[in-house]
Order: sequence, then C-alpha cells, then structure tokens
Amino acid sequence: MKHLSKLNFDQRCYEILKQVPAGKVTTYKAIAEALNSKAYQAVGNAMNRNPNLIDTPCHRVVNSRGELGNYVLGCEKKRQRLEAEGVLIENGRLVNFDEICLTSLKPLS
DNA sequence: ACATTGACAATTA
DNA sequence: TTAATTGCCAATG
Repeated sequence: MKHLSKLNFDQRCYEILKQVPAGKVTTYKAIAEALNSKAYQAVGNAMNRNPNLIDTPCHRVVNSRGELGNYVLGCEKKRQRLEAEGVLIENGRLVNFDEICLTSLKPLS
C-alpha cells in the first residue's frame, strides 16, 4: 500500500476495510461511500473475488439492514467468524448493529 | 415481505 | 474493443 493512486477499485475496498477492527463491522454502503461511489454491489464483488482472507476481513462487512449478507465461505461461516470476535447475532441479524457498525469510514488520501 | 429499478466494476463472450 | 452478464447491494414501490 504505497501508491494509492494506482489502486483499482477492488484494492481500495480492501484498504478501507482494514479500518474496521475486530469486534466491529461496516456495510457495503459505507465502503462505497468512502470511495465516493454508489457501487454497493461492486464492493461485494470485490470481496467475493477474494483477496486474502487473513488481512482482508470480508466477514466484517454486512448489509445495511444489519443482516449478514453473503459470504464466499457461506453465511454460517461468516456468522461464526463474527461471533468469534464477539459480535452477537440472532436469526441472521446483528443484535447490536447500531453500536458496532462503523458508518463513516474515511476515504484514503 | 416481495418485486422492481438503479448503480457500477469485473468478467466473459 | 465493445456489448452483455454477473454479483457478499440499496432504495423504492
């Protein structure tokens, strides 16, 4: 991550996502808006073509209704990963969504 | 709750 | 290269 100007859309999504710490989540919408775009679905696509599950915690991205959304390894896996980070989920929905969701992510320079 | 419409990058043809 | 298709979505009807 040196020359941000040469990062493509996907890579920018990943950079934004790195701002989200364990135990918290964000939404596809928030990421798109941090990129000054409405490409919500494109953000999801970026996650889907899987970069690196280790430094790109795609499981911390949920949809704007506080539901899990989809996941490359299946939504049950996503739930497990989130619960392992202390995120409570009830019937596919984050219990304290409003508390732990980062809605305004900072754009990259 | 379901269907439609809108937006958009990457992939595929 | 351009056109069509796809997709971990969102807002609206």
